[in-house]
Amino acid sequence: MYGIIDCDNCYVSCERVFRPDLKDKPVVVLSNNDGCVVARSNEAKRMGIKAGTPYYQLAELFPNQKIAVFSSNYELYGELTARVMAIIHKEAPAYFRYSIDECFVYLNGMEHLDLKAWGEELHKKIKRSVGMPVSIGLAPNKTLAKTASHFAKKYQGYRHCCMIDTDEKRIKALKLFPVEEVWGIGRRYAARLVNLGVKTAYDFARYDLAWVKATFNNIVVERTWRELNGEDCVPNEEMAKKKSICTSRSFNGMITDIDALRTHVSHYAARCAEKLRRQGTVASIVGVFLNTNPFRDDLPQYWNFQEMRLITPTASTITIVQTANEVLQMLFRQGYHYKKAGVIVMGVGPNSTIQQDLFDINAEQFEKMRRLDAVIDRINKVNGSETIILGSQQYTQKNGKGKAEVFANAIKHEPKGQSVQSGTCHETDESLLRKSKAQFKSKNPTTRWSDIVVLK
DNA sequence: TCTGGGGTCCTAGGACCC
DNA sequence: TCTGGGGTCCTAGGACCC
Repeated sequence: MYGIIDCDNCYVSCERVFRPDLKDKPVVVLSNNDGCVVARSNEAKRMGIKAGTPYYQLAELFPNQKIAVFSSNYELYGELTARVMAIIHKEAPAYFRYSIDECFVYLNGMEHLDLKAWGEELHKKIKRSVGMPVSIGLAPNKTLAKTASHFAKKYQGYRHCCMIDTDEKRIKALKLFPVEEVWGIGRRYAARLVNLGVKTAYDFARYDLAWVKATFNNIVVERTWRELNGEDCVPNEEMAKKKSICTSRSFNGMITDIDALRTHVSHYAARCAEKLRRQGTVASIVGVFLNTNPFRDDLPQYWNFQEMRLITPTASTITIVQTANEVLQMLFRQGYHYKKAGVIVMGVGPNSTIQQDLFDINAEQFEKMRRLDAVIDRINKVNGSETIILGSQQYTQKNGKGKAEVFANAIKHEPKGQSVQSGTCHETDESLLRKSKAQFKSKNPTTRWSDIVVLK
């Protein structure tokens, strides 16, 4: 048997842990830069707020409605979900964290327990210790476990845990389950299935395998079909190291100037290097992409991606930042208003077996770089991220004025968001300083002494 | 003014090897 | 008339997940 444990409306539930007054009220959490809605409470879903709704449309679409709005606070969500995972790990040692808010558990060897009761108890334990509501699905394979968790969320009667352990329950569940909700069936496949008259998961499962093969010619769809019919065939992924790592952001405002872009790209590259080191890996390819705002029909559009191979794979911040900036230089075209950039590192492998290049003139630097990164990581861990950064991650004016000067200038500029006038674009000081918009961000009572909740 | 940020797997086709 | 039979690696594109 498998279990899937899934935090209910994860980000909203995290916010509610320290805002119990928002229980039963509509709550949403926004993406980076307060762009669009990424998490909704059940009340917000019932109101008809769709995932992905741009924040600026919220007031127009839902006038005169009280909705609690939060900017995303990943520090808080990371910490609270880590606590949830720690409890799960204690109760079910064989587990696989599938995403920030959900976790598969392998229940082999636990068949002697009443698993339904075990799940209900686990829910209570997590709710009591962390304040996070979770739903639990139990079934003989992962697709059916996901199906079960859907019912655990939907029906109070299941007490947050639903188990599909007989054929009778399986068929009953599949008949009630729309095919587009099935794990592994996305928008495209769902549209094709609905066109063929397949409405529920049961309709799909009832076709024979030959039909599935002929219609989709796709191993993934075939596996989903098999699992709906009770087989266990979606491979168990172990806690694998990531094979590619990407850091990207939309800017707060638009950027025309390569120097301003460089601060952002340098920062994303530095984050990628950190992520590589954290999982004990190095990368051999550094890629950068750049694009304008696709929603601005009135402005010329540009999108591009390029990559560069490193002679020797590395996780060194300095090397990866330098490489990313070389790629940026190749990508950059004058005259566009850029909205987003990102850095991707690929060709990721273990840092224990790095193939060095005989002719790499930087070879003797490697050990120095490695030690430097280790020191910086340690300082940033103890004193907070970005305590130490590279100079290129910080905007500096070319005329030699120091960083204090730029900050002083930044404060003098008013109003904050300059608008685009007649084809020119003025970068806001926020974008120069890599400030993202986060108007509604909550505090971090679990990770910062200054934010600890004091009861009066 | 304002529209997210990450990942994975599979397949087909081309280039190359012997 | 007739032109082999294996392989691997890489890339782009399309699908999916959260």
